[in-house]
Amino acid sequence: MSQSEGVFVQVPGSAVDWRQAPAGAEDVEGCPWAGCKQLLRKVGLRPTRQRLLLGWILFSKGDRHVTAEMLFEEAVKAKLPVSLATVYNTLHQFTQVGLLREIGVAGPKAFFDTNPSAHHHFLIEGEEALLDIPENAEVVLESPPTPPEGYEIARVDVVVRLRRTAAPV
Amino acid sequence: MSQSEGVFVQVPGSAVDWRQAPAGAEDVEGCPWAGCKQLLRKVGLRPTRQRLLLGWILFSKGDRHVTAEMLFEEAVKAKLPVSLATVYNTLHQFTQVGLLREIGVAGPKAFFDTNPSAHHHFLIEGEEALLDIPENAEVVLESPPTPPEGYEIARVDVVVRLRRTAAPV
DNA sequence: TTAGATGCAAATGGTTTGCATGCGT
DNA sequence: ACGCATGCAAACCATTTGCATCTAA
Repeated sequence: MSQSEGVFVQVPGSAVDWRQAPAGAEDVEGCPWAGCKQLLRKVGLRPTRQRLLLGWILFSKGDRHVTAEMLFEEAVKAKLPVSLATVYNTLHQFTQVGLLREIGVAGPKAFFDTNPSAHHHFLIEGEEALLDIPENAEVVLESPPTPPEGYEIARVDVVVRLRRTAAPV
Repeated sequence: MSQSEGVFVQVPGSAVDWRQAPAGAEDVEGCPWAGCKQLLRKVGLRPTRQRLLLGWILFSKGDRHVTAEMLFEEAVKAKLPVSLATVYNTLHQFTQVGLLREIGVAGPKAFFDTNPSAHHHFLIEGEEALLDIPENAEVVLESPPTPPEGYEIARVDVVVRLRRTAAPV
């Protein structure tokens, strides 16, 4: 379990940092394919072509917040033969195994965050854009509220909605 | 701005507490219809039969979190001739004028909160149920994060996701 | 070879819209 | 009477599903 403390992606206990590819892994265009393959195996997903490339698109560019459609378009641009349905499937599968985190806040479309660790978001009102709230400005709950009987806190989501300042000068 | 510290509903500056009906208002089945009528006028909405009754359903039972469908069903039960489309319209109109607050967190369905003041929610995972986090257990952000240049904080939404405790004993 | 993954298209479910009719002012 | 509000149904959009085909193990 001793993974090198992440460069920018830190995954929670259960999940795996996909960059921990063995030293000799063959990288394709700067992407540790082998690591991805291995990662998928580790989480019990067969490393198929589309999962491999979708994983690459998702995780090779730092933290991102994508919708199914955004990912689909990128995959198409990347010449990957993939269907929208598969993108949805893959996103949910990745989420189930902890590689992604679903953010259910920005309107009708579901956003997926490539950083599955606990952190919060800015939401730009009007545009449907999400920004990570930087860790160093971390939001801390002063007094976690007591959950009702029989329930426990699974997770706390904080969304700071932003609007453009009235007079940008 | 000095409103009596709320019993349970506190409305923010811009909005109006619909219970501030004049003393002599004729109440219909315990509901200050006249107050509702007047409230609707105040916010620039014509007090039509459906808006009146929908408002009554929404606001006469304390704080609630409703979906369009829930409200529609109640309206039907209440023998109000109303269409689902009108329920949607009305919900959005009420939201625009600050009588309601939309909560965009519980899956694909939109929830509307009859308490438009700043407060946060428990979300029961699995069921699509929302609970207010009681004021006295208020969640406070320790260090409100600095928004990026050109933006200001419009609102902070906190959702505490709950799951059933593993062993309820 | 065989279970699992994918592609396509059709189905679904929530929400919105267009237009003719109704109702509040 | 005028104009916004409503009702209905069709349109829309994001997402899911069923099934035949394909592919990784």
